[in-house]
Amino acid sequence: MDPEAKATAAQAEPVGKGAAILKAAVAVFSMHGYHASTVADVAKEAGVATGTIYNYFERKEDLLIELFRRYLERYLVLQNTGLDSESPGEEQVRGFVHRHFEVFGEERGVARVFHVHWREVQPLIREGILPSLRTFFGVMDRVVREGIQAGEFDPELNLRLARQLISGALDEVVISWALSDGSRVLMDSAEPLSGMLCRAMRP
Amino acid sequence: MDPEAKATAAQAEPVGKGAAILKAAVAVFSMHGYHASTVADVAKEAGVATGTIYNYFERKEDLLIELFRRYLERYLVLQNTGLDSESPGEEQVRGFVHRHFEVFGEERGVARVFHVHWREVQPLIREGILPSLRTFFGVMDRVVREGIQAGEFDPELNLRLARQLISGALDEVVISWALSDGSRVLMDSAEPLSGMLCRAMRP
Amino acid sequence: MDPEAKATAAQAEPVGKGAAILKAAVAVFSMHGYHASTVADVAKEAGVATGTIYNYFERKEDLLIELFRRYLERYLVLQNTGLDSESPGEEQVRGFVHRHFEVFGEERGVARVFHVHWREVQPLIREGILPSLRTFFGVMDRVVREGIQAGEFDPELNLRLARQLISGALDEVVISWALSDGSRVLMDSAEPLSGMLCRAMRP
Amino acid sequence: MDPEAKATAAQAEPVGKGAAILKAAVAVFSMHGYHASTVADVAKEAGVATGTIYNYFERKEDLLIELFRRYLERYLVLQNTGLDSESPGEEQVRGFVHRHFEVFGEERGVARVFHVHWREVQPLIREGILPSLRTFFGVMDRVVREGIQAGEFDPELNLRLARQLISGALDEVVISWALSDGSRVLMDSAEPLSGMLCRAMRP
DNA sequence: GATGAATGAGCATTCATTCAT
DNA sequence: GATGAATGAATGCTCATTCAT
Repeated sequence: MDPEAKATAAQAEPVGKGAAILKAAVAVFSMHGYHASTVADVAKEAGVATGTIYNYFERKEDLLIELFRRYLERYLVLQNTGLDSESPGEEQVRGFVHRHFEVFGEERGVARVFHVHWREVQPLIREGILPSLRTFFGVMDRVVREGIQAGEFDPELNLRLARQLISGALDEVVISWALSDGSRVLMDSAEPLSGMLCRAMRP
Repeated sequence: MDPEAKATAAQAEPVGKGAAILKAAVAVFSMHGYHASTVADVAKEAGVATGTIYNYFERKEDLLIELFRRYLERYLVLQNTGLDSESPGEEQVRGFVHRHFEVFGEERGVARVFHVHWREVQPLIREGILPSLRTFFGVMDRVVREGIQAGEFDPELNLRLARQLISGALDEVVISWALSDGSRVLMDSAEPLSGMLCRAMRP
Repeated sequence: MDPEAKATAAQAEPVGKGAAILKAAVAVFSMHGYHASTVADVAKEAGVATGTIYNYFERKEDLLIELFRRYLERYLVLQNTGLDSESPGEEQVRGFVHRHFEVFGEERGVARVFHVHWREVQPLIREGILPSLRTFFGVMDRVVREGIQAGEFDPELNLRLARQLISGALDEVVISWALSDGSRVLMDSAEPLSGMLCRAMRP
Repeated sequence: MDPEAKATAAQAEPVGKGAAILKAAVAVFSMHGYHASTVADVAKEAGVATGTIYNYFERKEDLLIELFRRYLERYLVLQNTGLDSESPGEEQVRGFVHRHFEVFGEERGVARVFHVHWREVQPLIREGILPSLRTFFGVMDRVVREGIQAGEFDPELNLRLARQLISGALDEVVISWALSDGSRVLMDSAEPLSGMLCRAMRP
């Protein structure tokens, strides 16, 4: 990461206390999981009093929901910006996978929380994260759709299924890495995985 | 259903009260998720007293763990038996995917519980289901390994990654179906998905 | 109290654990008031665990509501039975006041809780005790109404106002006694108060 | 309202911020009751910050206590001034009841707060409002006492009991009105109630 | 084995009060 | 004086687990 990027990152760093609390929530949830974590744990990790949490978030669930919202928002901007400058089809797939691993690879905590909890079924949580998930999966739809339109991928491809292939594979690779001891490097899988995905979708 | 099938079903049906409790656990967990379900809920669903649960399972966690163990055991027998009679490579892949969707497709409840909770991070649960998961993923390793050995799949294939591609894709397709309204038919995805997976792994 | 009364009292004593908890609630609420009392206080007084309270009452509020319901039910039976055997007008008034003081006079705790909390405005509580209160005030309506019909009380009397005179006076006398040190004897006020009430309502 | 009255009202209006806060407290407490109201609610209603409340009142309880003190002080002045110019006995009773209903009738909020909370048993509150209550009941004592001395009321009258008759009746009439939908006019009860009270105390 | 009442540790959440700005 | 974010003790309620019957 060059100095410029560093500066950018510094600027992008959480500024408010709300962001600091979310950061603490990531640390705590990634360690014990959402359900085994208490609000008091998050508060302690954040270095604030329990009650302070509730000045920033209405309910414990909102910690998780907001966490999804903010991180996926950044993810989306990054991905869409990248995709805009890439030609549809294989180039986009490789770029997409690369950025995916880049994003989640640099924050194992976030990766763990996200990949463990995006299947949460408790209504309040599910409904809260659903909008985030929809746009998240939407980017992958874009990759497949534009690849087909550009004639790079099989026009007979089932759009939904192809998207599920991509998201499922990425999901599995990331969570396997996130739950492992971390000795592996996530990015190492980018090239071979991209290759398989492209071959799977070629005409 | 003809009488014979009935008899077969009856034989396959859970026999003991422990099995009946697990069945109830599936029903309850699949509805509200493990964490939002109480032992009392399961007992009521099973038509027994709360205390009875503890004559068959030591802890609430064991309901989930045992449920994984028993269902995946049946799954493994089914898959391995099938794979034994299929030629490595594409035929095995198609058979494997078909059986996978067959098994999970006929019991949405089990599918929901399994696919939502196999990522559980609470130590007690995680350690409890890990053996089941390992053998579960092991079958997929077998499919890839034997396919490569038979020369049907790219010998350069990263074994782990190929397995993750398969399991991730299946995982995603099944959970998407299990969490949806259920109007889709899971099996419809078998053929096209098998095709993509095979293409991804071909030399 | 003669043996017979003792036996009756024994039979009337709370039998279930629910009744025992209510008894404890009376003791605690009468000491500190409902709002300053905790469910744990009641549990400790009742000699049970906190959770046990919730096997018998859904919410803390229900302790108060149920307490009103049960005691006023007994009160009503007593009053109505008495009134049935008395001639309308002054005799009923004297009997009514006498029984009122008798009931509340023998249980200062109940008197305190009732007279302090019947004005509670929290919606859940208010709505919960309202049915009890309505029938409670209904008995007084009966006394006035029948007295007027029998020609013993002024036919021009405003029914509501006359009832309010009675209930207000009794209310005040009882709470003043209940909140005092208890050296006074409630029943001593029965005769003079009845006299004033009757004079107030005479034609 | 003529200009003069306006001026008088203006003079009587709360001047400082402390008075404004009390006014807000009345609004809030009368709506949800003291216990269900938060200091933040009062602050919001008063249009000040939470902390500001504590520049004027030491504790939440003091809001209630001070509210009692100030309103009853005005009440006392009004009543005593009135009584001074009336002849003891029936005239004073009628004047007293009239002014009582006038005072509480023009501010339902105050009426609600006062009549719901004067029985508060929490030590801090109880002790805080007791002085106010004593002088409040003292005026009624005066009415009875002077009426007896003037020979208008039964010399055999139990002073305390007669006072309780009056205060209880007024209390009941006012709270019934204050907790009702407010379609009734409090003053309508003044004449008939005075009549009953006087008859009750006549020799 | 079956029952379900009893237990009490545990937790999310509230809110009176403080205090740095 | 005014502000309102921060505090953390307090509490209603839940629920896994036990155990006397």
